[in-house]
Amino acid sequence: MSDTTATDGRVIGERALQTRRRILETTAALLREQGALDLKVMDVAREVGASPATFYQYFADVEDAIFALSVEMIEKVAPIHAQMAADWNEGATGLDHARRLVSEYTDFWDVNGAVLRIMLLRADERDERFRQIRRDYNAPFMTAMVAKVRSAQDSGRLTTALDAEATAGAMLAALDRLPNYREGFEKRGTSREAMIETVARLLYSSLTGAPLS
Amino acid sequence: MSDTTATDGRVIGERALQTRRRILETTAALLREQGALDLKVMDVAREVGASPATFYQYFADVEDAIFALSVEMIEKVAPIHAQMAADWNEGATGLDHARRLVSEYTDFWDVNGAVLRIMLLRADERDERFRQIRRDYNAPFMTAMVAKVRSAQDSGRLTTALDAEATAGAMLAALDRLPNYREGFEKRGTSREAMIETVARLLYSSLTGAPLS
DNA sequence: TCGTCTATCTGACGGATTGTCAGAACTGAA
DNA sequence: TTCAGTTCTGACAATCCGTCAGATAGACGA
Repeated sequence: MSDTTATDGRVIGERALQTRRRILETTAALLREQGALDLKVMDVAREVGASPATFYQYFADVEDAIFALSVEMIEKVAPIHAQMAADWNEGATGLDHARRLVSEYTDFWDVNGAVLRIMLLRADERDERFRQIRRDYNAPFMTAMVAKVRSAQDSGRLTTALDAEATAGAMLAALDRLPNYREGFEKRGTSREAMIETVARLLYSSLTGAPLS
Repeated sequence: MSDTTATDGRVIGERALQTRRRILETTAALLREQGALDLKVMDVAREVGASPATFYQYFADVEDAIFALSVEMIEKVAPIHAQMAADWNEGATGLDHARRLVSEYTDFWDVNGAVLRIMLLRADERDERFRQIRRDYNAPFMTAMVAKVRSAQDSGRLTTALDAEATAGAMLAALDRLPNYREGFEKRGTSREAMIETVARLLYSSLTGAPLS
């Protein structure tokens, strides 16, 4: 059922699986180097050292390959989800837990940003299949954060004027966009650590109602 | 100096200016409809009813046209900057001012999101000229917010453990990404108003140190 | 009105990319 | 080695890219 298939639908074997993987890794590498807007099937095929026809055997176009890479992001991010769930379920969420989450997620962005950016872009551009992936990718973060907000609201530590989903979304937005600003920050004297500390505190405050003063 | 030029550098006249404008509007429209990844020069030329050669007379490629649209975003967003500056300079920043800012900026995203997304994408992908535009586009927001944070920190209402730039950046991140999640939010019962209220409160709290409880 | 000058636009071209076959090359099993 | 199934590719038509030289349109003076 979850077997990997070629574009004609047939299940593929070991050799083909390796070819497919080489195509994916090359796509990811070129995406990092030159961005998505002028990434051609030809570029990938040349770099892989295969005929363009080979590419089309596994993917409909470059976007389709990026889609496959996006699907893989869900598994790749799972350890961060797991860590977060483990931390947050053992009782009170501490600032240290927030720091660890922000730090690990920032590292994740540094490695996988090129793919994540296109996943978010295509979802933002209303492509339904990318939206589905974005949902699956975000869901564990959102669920955990929404629960934290609701819990803080129930115990009166956080105002109910905040919408739980929107609050979680805003924090996710910060986590997803700030790594992209890091270079600019560093040029102006804000270190990676300072950024992580700041986001961690904003996150902690928004989810628990702890004051920022 | 600031005259609009063709790709060969010559300053263009009235008729050409109209053609250039039609190309830009068409590019923006197609960008909204079908996204950026498979937007061809041919598509734009066909829609405009002109030869592809006419397109190349004004822009090097589709990305170059989107760049020109991005440059225009700076002027287009200026009224929001102005409103913000006017509100925030008359003394204490109120929650109402934050609400207005978030509301207007969300509307701005609803209209110009297609272009803004590519501007941010290309800047995130390290394209220097888009980075310059992103800086110019963000600078007034950042400057104003950073000043608010510093002021709140100086008067002891906000912890100095927050980095001012990173705090402002995090809020800008929320403003820039949340409009993209609105459809999903609405499907799950979070209205536009609830989203705006939430972001406004998070913004207000982060910039002034006011508690969220 | 007419011709002339200049700005603007385009047909047409060589070259590159896309996407699709039929068949070649490879692989493992017998 | 042969064979059957799998994987890969050369070659092709269609499309797109990017660039000219030359066609067209508009302004202006006679």
